[in-house]
Amino acid sequence: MGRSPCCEKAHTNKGAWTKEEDDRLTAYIKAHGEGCWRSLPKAAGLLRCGKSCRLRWINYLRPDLKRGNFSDEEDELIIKLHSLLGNKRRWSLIAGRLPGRTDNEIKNYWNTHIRRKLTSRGIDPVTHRAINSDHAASNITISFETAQRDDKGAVFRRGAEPTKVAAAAAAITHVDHHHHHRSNPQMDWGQGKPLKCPDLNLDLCISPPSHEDPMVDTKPVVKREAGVGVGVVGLCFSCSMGLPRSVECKCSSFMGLRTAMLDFRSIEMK
DNA sequence: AACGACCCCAACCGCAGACAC
DNA sequence: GGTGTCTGCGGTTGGGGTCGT
Repeated sequence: MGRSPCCEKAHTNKGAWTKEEDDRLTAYIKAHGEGCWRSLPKAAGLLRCGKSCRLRWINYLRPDLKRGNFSDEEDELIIKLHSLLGNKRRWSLIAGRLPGRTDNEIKNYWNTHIRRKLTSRGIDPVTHRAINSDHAASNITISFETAQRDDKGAVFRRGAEPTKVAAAAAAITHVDHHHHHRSNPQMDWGQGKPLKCPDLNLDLCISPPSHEDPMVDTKPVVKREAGVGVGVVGLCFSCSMGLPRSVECKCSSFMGLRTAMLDFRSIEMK
């Protein structure tokens, strides 16, 4: 399409940022907001391209960033989300679910830690299926059926009693309490921006098993209505990763297939 | 101490979608 | 609808740090 370069490369610095550059960028954004990245470097007196400034701010200088090691819960959440999301906006969507973490950080963490961790567990990090195991491939079943939201934003399944499902939905809050936009299905998690992904609108929830609840069946329903779908997939973590069933595993079975406990709702696809 | 191998992560690059005109 | 520009994303790279020999 013949795009012009994003900046005048001949007069820009590259490589590691200096403390002075960081200070200039931080001071400028604190005073003027993020605004137009293209014009920001010049306005801030930086010999950097706009993209570089944006990246430095988002991945390193932003005040709300959480530094330090990932917790086990964050690990597992990343793995689960990674297994559910396609390539498109994968890292940014995961980052939206992990307040204080950036897509770049999660991507790096995936490539350096989790990939190896899964491989050592005998799990293919790309397909999330057990390596050299023919049974695991059929274990993860993702199903779709329609969803509804009440006026407070709570998700419930069509045909299920809202209060019952609300109880099940309450279980997702170990993830949800971190972010602030549950009530608006159009908001991008954790970033307060409209979610514009054209072919996938995820409001994704993780829940512990709700086997006690007869209203929340975990049978693999292969039904999808136009526009909106809810996947209620009920695998425990071990099962969802294709690992052998543990003693504690209470995943239900249907026609020999285990169903997943990952409970993702309001997935819209084109 | 010196060297190479490996690891980690900040930063870059190119692409695609969104948007303005 | 077409075109150009900007932004945001995923994939990749490269340099510094760490570890093992």
